Amino acid sequence: MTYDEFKKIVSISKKEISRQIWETNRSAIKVKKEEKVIGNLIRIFDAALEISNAKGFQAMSMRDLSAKSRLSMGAIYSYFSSKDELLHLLQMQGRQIANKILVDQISLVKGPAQKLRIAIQAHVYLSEIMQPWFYFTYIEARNLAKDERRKAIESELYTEKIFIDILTKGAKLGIFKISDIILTASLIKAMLQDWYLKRWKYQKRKINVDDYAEFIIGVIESYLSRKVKRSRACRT
Amino acid sequence: MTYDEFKKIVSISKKEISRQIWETNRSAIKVKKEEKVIGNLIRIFDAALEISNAKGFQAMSMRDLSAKSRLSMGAIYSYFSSKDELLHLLQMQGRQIANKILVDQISLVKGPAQKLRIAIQAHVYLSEIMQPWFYFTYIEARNLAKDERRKAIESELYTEKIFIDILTKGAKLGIFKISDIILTASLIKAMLQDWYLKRWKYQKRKINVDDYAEFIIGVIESYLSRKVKRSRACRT
DNA sequence: GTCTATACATAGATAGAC
DNA sequence: GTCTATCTATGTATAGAC
Repeated sequence: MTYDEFKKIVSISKKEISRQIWETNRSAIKVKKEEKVIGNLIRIFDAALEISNAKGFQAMSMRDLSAKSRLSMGAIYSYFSSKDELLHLLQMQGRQIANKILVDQISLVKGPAQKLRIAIQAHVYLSEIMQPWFYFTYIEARNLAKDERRKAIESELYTEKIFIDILTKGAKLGIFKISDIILTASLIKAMLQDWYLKRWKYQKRKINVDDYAEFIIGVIESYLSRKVKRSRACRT
Repeated sequence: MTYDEFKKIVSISKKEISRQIWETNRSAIKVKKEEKVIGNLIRIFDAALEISNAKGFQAMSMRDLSAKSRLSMGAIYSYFSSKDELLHLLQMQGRQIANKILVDQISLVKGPAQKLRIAIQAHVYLSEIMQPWFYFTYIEARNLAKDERRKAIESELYTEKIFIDILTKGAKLGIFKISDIILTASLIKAMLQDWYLKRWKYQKRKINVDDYAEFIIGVIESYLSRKVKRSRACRT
């Protein structure tokens, strides 16, 4: 799958999930006309992400948001009951899309080697298209209330689990030479995250999305097929 | 060098730099007795890092800081002229210590292979001991004013440059098989950062500082000594 | 040097006009 | 559905007592 093909899939999922979120929260939203709601929600979300990613969600005032989204304070508060609820919705949206698309993509191919490649590629593509969401979710996670925070951590571990499962299967089949599955999965995550956390750096250096995905895959594959010099304790 | 030996070095540097910071800002600080100043500065810094890392610097009120440091608002403001100045000092301190110790350690050994090992190990050790500072510097970078922000970015690139230089030398000497130096350096940085950004994860899994350093070194070394399958364009 | 009390600005949220 | 005007809470910062 190329990057452009991938873009279309994400675009469709995005609308699906926007509508889903609206339906889940229909009771809380005072405005009733569907096209109004969806349109304004997107304006508010986009503005909120832009401001928050520049100076932090806490530092974004509702007046900032009002100005950037070109909706009055009153109008904004007819979609959310509080600033915290806006934070909650933003978090949810990113997480749902990311998890759904990732799982979908991996299920399309067979075998750990293929699945590993696709999982990495899909994640880089996804975080490129939805960079503001990914960045926001990562950075603002600790500002969440206790219960929300737990969900964010679960989500982090869930993505990692996808890689752990692929690596475990590959190790069992003897395809991957692997001494520490959890650390390896953890490393893959760290590399994937660097892509959306340091976008300024990669953009400046003109490294594109395919360069990066290929590089990660190369590093991981060379590690998984290395000559093993000595045995190390295997974590479970 | 073991982790415990390393701890002592950092401890000394920390005091050195605390004193240095005080001397640089002597004019701004109203309190004059040295032992008072150093002692209270440390109390304020520690409290500020603890609160900020839990809920963000923006969200930390000066009343929070006053309570945690057990100094009154008035007392705190006799050390800083504003909350922004406190942010500035915290940032500076972390950066200075990190850069100094890293450069010192690398200069102790000869040869790219050795230097690479030591640079990775020293960084993991350092960020373990000073985890709150590293976390804070990373997460709060974007809350800085324009000029300060530039310095933070320079510092990020400076650390990366250390690895770029080692890798470049190793490639020239034919010790490292490397197709993309900048991406490789970037990857090393990402792995090093994960250690202090996701401390909760590694602690829970009982992965200690030496496990992690060894793992990173293993991954990078296996990548640098891999069988090269095909040539790829080399960035400069 | 440090405290208490307080000034002043800005934040989130809402009521009621349109 | 959206806007303007405004309430109340909370934030940063400081003046003056001790």
